[in-house]
Amino acid sequence: MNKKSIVLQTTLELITKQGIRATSLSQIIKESGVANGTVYHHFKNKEEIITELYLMLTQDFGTVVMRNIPEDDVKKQFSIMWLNLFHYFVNNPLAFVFSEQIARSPEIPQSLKDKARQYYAEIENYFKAGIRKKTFKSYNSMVMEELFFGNVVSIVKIHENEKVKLLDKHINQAIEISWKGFLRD
Amino acid sequence: MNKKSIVLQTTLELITKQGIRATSLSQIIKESGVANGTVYHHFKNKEEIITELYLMLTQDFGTVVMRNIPEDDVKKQFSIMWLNLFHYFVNNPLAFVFSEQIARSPEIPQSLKDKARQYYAEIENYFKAGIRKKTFKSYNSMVMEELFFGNVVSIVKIHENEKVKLLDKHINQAIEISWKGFLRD
Amino acid sequence: MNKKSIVLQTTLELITKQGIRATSLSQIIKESGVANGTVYHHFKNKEEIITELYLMLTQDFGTVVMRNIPEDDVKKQFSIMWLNLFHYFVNNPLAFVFSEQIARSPEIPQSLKDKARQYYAEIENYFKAGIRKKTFKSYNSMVMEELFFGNVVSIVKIHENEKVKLLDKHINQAIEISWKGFLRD
Amino acid sequence: MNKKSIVLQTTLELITKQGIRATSLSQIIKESGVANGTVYHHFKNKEEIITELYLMLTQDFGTVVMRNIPEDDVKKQFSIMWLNLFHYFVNNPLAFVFSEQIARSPEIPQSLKDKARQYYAEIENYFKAGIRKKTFKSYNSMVMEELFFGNVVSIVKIHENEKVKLLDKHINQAIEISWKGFLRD
DNA sequence: TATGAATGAGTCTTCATTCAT
DNA sequence: CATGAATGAAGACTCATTCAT
Repeated sequence: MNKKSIVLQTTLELITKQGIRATSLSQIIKESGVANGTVYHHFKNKEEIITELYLMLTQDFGTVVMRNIPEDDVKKQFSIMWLNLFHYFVNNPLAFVFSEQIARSPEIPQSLKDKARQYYAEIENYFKAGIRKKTFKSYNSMVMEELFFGNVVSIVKIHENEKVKLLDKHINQAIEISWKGFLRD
Repeated sequence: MNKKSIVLQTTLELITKQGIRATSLSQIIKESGVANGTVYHHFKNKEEIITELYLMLTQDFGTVVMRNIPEDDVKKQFSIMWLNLFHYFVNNPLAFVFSEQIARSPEIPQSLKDKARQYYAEIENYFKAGIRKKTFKSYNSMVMEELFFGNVVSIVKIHENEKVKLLDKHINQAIEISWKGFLRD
Repeated sequence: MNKKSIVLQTTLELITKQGIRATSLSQIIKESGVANGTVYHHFKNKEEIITELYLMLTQDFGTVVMRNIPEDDVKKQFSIMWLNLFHYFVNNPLAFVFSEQIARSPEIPQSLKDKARQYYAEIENYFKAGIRKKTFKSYNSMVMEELFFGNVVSIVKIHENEKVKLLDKHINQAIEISWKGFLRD
Repeated sequence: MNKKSIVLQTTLELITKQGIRATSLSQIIKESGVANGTVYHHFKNKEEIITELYLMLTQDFGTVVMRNIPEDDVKKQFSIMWLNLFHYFVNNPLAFVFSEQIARSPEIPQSLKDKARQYYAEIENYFKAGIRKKTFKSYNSMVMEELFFGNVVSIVKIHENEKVKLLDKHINQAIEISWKGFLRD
């Protein structure tokens, strides 16, 4: 593993633990065992480390969410999408932190935010198709998308809270609640 | 308005704009036009400013969410709670920022977080009562609460996004989706 | 003497010895025995230290050069102006360094350069009057001014060169050469 | 053009624009498109680049100033020397910058400065001969030399000042002033 | 109650240079 | 000849905090 990867990996871990702003370069340097100048040899900026990390993480995002979606069954599709997203966030805490901070943090340039946004397109298509098939009531698709997304996020937050033990049945309840909200009747 | 209030107000605005970590004391001092030492005369340290601010905001929280809740009609209660929370966040962006950042920020001591948590108690009671009345299916109350809360947050985020125009009909759709998810059948 | 003055004085000495770019803030801090933050309490910038210093020095400039100029005798006026400028530079090495570096260095903002330029106005007036009185040949006044100035600078440079002993007779020769160049015949 | 020449040329341009101290190796590397290590392959260190550059430039100096000097006419010799020097500086801004910065820059080792100094020998000889021929008054030759040099420099500075349009007649006036100063009567 | 001078640890970044390939 | 990874000291500047007035 080359120094650049080490820096990225270390930064990933630190940000996951502490958030973006709380993670200083000196910390990254100390933790990664890499020299000061080496970091700047590979990255123009502190921002560039984060940007690169962000790109690495969001690259997966698009494919991961739509993985293993079955052909016809809208309900099954829903469950799997939901769980894909849930597991993605659970396994990629930084991606989760990022996705939570995106809206507000000026650290992430707008261009990147827009790029992330495009991954939602497939989720949007799913809901539009569901409306056409009369499975879902014809709600505004942005609202549906955002609520779907928010539901997953809510449960991930419970999962993250160390004091609470999130069980599979809770997850299934959440999926059920989420699903019922969108239905036609 | 005395100096202390000026400092609090300025901090409120800065944090709303930039987040907690991005807001430095020097910025607060510069922006508020108050002297260096004056801030430390009124507050022990930076954390105390934030803590005090947080207490001010969460104090409202409890009462605001349960304001104007009608007696019997569970559905009407739901709508009003939902809108109370929505408007509270829209009108108190800092409260919103806080509630979003609370989970992760080490800046907010756990004791305070717990205190905020207790305001949820009434929401929890509402859901438990709904289950008893057989209006809601008997889901885990923490899950219900968190999803309810998350739904409001999702819509506030849309509202905050400058590029999107959130209409009343969108809000009503969101409430409907939110409500349907919890129902018994 | 307060810390601010100490910083200014120290910077003055260091720049005189080493030039602007060679003088680092850490050096100023070390040499002046003042804390890092203290410098930044009094000055916004490294640049601001230099600017302030520059203003202090050039303030004298205007009055010094025209000091003790006798009424009518154009030749005597010339000698005294010449010597005033010479001694000013010899006694204010930083002013000399500055006046030499002004033309090129981007460290000095244009606004300051312009301000310094206005002090030349009196020298310009002197030459114009000399032309009117038919003492001087009617050369372009900017050329006269610049050559006059340059002559003084040349001799100051000899004076500064540690290996050479500049005698009064050399100075007088220089004044004579300088004077003769401008004469009518 | 080989890499070494590219580095020298780039450095030349950067120093001309910004001065010696303001020009960093990283800038040279970035600007010249040459690799980090390549620079150190050709030069021992940063100082060596500057030294080599300096030698290239001053090599010309000696021959250029004395080019096309006619045999007997002392006045014509003066004009041509003056203009040779003027045009040399105008066409070699770096040589000009160097000659201005030499006195103070610790970047240029004394040995080199001395070497440059020897080119002045011919100018010195010219003035000494002029004194012997009773054309010039018997001033100290170092003073004469320095004033002659300084006069050219003053006019080059006017020429460099973007805000002023230097005309041929100004140059001729300057030569005349310069010449008259040294004359016997 | 209010001020602002003073502090020094810590921030990000640039620098000239070395070394293995 | 040429490359670029790696280094750590040094650069300017920001930060939260203390203290005397």
